[in-house]
Amino acid sequence: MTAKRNTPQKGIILDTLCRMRSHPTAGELYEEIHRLHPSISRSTVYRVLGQMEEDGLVMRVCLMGSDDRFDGNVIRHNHIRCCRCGAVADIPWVEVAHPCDTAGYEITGYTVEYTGLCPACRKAQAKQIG
Amino acid sequence: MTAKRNTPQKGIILDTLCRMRSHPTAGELYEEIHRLHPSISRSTVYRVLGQMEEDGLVMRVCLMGSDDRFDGNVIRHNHIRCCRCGAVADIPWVEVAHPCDTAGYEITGYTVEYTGLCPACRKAQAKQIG
DNA sequence: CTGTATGCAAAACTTTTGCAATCAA
DNA sequence: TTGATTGCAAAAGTTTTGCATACAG
Repeated sequence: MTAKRNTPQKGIILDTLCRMRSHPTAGELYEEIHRLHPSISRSTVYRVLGQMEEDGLVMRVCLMGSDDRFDGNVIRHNHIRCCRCGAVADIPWVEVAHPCDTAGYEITGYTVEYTGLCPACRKAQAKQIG
Repeated sequence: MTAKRNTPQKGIILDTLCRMRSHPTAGELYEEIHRLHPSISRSTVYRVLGQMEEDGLVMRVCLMGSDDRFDGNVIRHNHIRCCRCGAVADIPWVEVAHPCDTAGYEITGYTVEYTGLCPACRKAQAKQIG
């Protein structure tokens, strides 16, 4: 049965993640939490994130070229990652057709990972060129 | 200018990766290479993979719940990952519409990550149920 | 010859685990 | 009370780095 318990740590971890819009890695989230709550340990952050992922409270996001990131927004959506600075933003869900050849797999889901230039980097690039 | 040099190690690493269709992690690729060429070091495998990724000779594939994987197939394509056994297969590219709201980003590309059941796991599951 | 590339060993990280103490229910 | 949860420290695993040597061009 293993009833789950509510602890202050869990509340702080989820709150902090939801407040951060940057899709932090576990380590980044720990750093942020540690600033305000130095007593919360790294292992608790990792353990609680794993639990919350299982429970569907948070989403693990794996984008190229970085450790796993976490997202407190579990409503179906996609991500776009700035190829210049690495920032990650949420963008709306888009319906995608299934490919004709699925290599024998039965498709159950998908996500789209967009890459692009974030607003800041667009400006920076425009300035550099122009 | 830093001219790049051709070495036997580079040849072996690329050959082995292309021959493996399993989208191995750097560690898995090293194990396979090490079996036939025990003298090639782990650091060379990591270094060469990084270089080849920069040169566009191989692709780094990041799918949820595993270390980065490498793919010797650099022709534009998508991946599907079995949610039961973790196997990864190539599937054809699919055109995707851009979302209306791009969070201010300028979209330059995208990939679709499908999840599903591989042929073997479909059979296994059918047997389990039926 | 020159300086890139390699192998080795150590370092740097990230994530996981064992365990005694703590505390939510 | 009692067993899930925590913090600590150590372990495990992956990737990077410093450096002397080897070798491609």
